[in-house]
Amino acid sequence: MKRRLKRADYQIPPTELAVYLLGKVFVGANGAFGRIIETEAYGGGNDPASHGNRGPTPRNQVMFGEAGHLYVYFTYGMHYCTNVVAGEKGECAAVLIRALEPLGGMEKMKNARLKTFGKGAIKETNLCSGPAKLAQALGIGIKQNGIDLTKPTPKQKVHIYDDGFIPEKPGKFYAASPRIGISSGQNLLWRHFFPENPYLSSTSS
DNA sequence: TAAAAGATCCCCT
DNA sequence: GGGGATCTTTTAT
Repeated sequence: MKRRLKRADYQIPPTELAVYLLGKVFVGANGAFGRIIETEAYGGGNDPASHGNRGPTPRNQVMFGEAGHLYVYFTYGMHYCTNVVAGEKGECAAVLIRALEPLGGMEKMKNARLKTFGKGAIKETNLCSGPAKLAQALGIGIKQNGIDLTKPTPKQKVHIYDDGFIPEKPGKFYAASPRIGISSGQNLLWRHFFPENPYLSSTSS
């Protein structure tokens, strides 16, 4: 059974949404999809590492909007990162999708990755094992910034659904750690992931 | 107007 | 383990 996540599912604090999204299935703009195995929470209060920490700007305005929308930003001159807006309207909160376990559309993922990088980029464990990798593999770019995940259409396929996946160890099925790649807020254990999963982002341990 | 940093990735040693 | 690629956004002058 498949259930597409609805608005209310997203209207919770980012730290809760980061855990809730683990195990759910993320469908990309090109139809490829994978299971969410690694997330990070941002904002939702005083978070020095959040893009919205110093108030709204043209880039981060989506983070202040309605939950259930996609926040995509460009970074390091060549990469996109994919976030899901959380919390209440007016609040700045989002969850970064850091890694997926590929489930379908593997050929599409490989083709997308092959375009800009070499052969080494299309190993199955290299397809979605990082925020910029999965964005590229699933066709997520700046055009997807601000789209509504609760209302996919034939043109906008991006959404998240629950396929009834049950973690192996209910109650203690995920681990928490400091977030990766940030220069402040390292004290917060806001990264959540399935431990010992071979598809985790490579910068994780 | 300028400068710095960046929620990253890949390849080489 | 280390450095280069590459360029937008933000903040400071």
